[in-house]
Amino acid sequence: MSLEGYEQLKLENQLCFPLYAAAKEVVRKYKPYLDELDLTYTQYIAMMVLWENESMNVKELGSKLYLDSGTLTPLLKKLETKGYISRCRCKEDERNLIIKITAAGEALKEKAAKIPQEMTANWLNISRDEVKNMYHALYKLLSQI
Amino acid sequence: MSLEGYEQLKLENQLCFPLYAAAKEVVRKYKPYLDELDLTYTQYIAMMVLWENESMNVKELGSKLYLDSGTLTPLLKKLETKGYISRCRCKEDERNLIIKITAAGEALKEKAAKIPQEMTANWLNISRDEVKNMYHALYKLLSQI
DNA sequence: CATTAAACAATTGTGTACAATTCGATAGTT
DNA sequence: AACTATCGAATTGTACACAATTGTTTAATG
Repeated sequence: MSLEGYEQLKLENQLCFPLYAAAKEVVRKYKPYLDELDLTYTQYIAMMVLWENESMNVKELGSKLYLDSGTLTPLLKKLETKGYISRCRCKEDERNLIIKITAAGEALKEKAAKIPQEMTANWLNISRDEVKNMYHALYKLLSQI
Repeated sequence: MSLEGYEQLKLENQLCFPLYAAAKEVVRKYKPYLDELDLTYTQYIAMMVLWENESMNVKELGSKLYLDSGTLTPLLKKLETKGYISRCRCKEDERNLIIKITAAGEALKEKAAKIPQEMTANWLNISRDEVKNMYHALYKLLSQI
């Protein structure tokens, strides 16, 4: 794998590019399913975290999603407009914005539950082992960044 | 791996999320190196393709990068402003916009050549096999989309 | 030859991403 | 109590990403 000259500069010799491209294409695959829920992919993963946590602030949510307030503030306002979450300042510490799921947001969970199955059915040609290996490699990579 | 109830809906049980997050974080890792070349990551991968192809149109470039004209048109105008590429309509078929690397763009290749090595040095804790496996799995995934 | 269809880049509009800054609130220090 | 540092969210500015549309050019068809 020690490539000479400009070989390493070729797109096909870098790990980053297929990572970047595959992530985008997989997100795109989600779109038709998410359209039915009136969610974008980023809104969807935010809802996923909120379905698991009754209440959290922007910082906590951001650390789970690897996103900052610059991305989350407008996104959460949209989710609030759609009626899926509530946003209000923490009484004890006004610096914190507490995000809670609403009844409508909770109801969405049932419809969303079908998506993972429908998505995995899309790449049946990839073995369970490959998925598992990729999963672990990606988290290892993430932990080192 | 057949998860019951809402287990599949959890962030940590989906392949897509670490893929999405790792791609973003790796791109972010490139930033300090790319700043020295006055390039963003997307501009960088576009230049990589152009370093390998003397001349191509927007469609061809887009198919290599998995990007469309909506993304590429403004990006290529910026690269033109920076002086790294030239854009002009094809004489034979005015529908095509031909993109060519300039002398300044070609000169950039030498500086860019150092980046892949510097980047791979950033995750030495990931084995060559893991990188290779991930690489093949990602391309397999891409080919099925 | 005129008309229609197809190809291609550009444009428009929406929604992220993220660096950097700002602003209000709290904690820590003298 | 006054001052300072820190924290957390919001804001600002730049740059993608992509769906959908537009407009020009070429190809195809009657």
